[in-house]
Amino acid sequence: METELIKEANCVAGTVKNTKPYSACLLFSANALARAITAIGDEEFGRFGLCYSHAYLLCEVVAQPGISPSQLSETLYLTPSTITRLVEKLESKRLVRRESEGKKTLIYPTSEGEALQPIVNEAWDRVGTRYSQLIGEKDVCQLTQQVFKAAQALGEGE
Amino acid sequence: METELIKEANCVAGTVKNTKPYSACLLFSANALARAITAIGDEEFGRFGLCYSHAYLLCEVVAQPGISPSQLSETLYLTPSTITRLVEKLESKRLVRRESEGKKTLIYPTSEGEALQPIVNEAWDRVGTRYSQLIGEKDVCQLTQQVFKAAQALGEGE
DNA sequence: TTGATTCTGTTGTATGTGCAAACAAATTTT
DNA sequence: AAAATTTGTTTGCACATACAACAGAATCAA
Repeated sequence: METELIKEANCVAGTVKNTKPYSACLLFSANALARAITAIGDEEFGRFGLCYSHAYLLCEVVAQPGISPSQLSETLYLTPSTITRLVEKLESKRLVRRESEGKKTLIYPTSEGEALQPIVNEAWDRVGTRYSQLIGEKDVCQLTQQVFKAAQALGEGE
Repeated sequence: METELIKEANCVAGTVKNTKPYSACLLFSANALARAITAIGDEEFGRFGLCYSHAYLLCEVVAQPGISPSQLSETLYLTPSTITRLVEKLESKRLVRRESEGKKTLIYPTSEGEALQPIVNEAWDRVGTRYSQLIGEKDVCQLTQQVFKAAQALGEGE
């Protein structure tokens, strides 16, 4: 349809007026996708009291005991202050512990944290399965790759 | 590289162990993208004290005076309660006003709100230009379309 | 050695968002 | 007509996230 094409054209130019171009704006679409998929993630990880970013952080700490907040910040694409808050939460659940060494902080998993990891991985499976089914398995990998590439490009460009 | 391919394979299966598969997980990538692009949006819209969702909402109200929260909720893919909060904020800035009619609520732009619209559109342009340049103009439209399609699929599948 | 700068991590504060519950109005059922 | 249900909107609360400011440690300069 021609009107569709016009909307698409506007998506880059951005001179959308009354044409409801939200779906053609990446700022809008990316946030909508993030909310929708986070809902799935939080539902699965929420079964054992975590949200998706806690789960990621825990996995990373288990994989690399003694990792620093700044490393986590880079890996997870999250602000240092956010990392502090997430670690605090995981600490209050006795899943990780912090050790201060000079100005550095080392984060280690507790035995409970390590024990939880397989369960986290199962939830991860379920999340992946669910969104793959809904989106279509064929498209997911490509989409993920492109989305990540875009996120990286935006992150570096600032 | 073979290791890369293995990671990709894991992205669907989700059985990632210590292979740092964050970039291969849509839950992770989508959120990273959303944060990065929202940072751009909020920077531009923040010049006049709005965040990106306020800007969207304002545009929609200007385009359709008397629109209801539930309609906005559907259009913007946001929860009714979130709409209420956004409208409250815009009301406190005297950009929209609410009228109660039975159980329904009608939202109208104020003259200030209408006057702001061109400025909002300019900011919109700048946002689009900025992320298009960083991501690559060619890829943006396709990416946006796919991201939106995925968001829709997830939204309906619940 | 001492002073300045830089790096790392943590807080105070603010904000967008959602869930669950409440509430009010409208509609349907009996 | 009265009761029950459904619909539209708003609140109470919680939470992830970020920015700005700060504090402590390390490094560098004089």
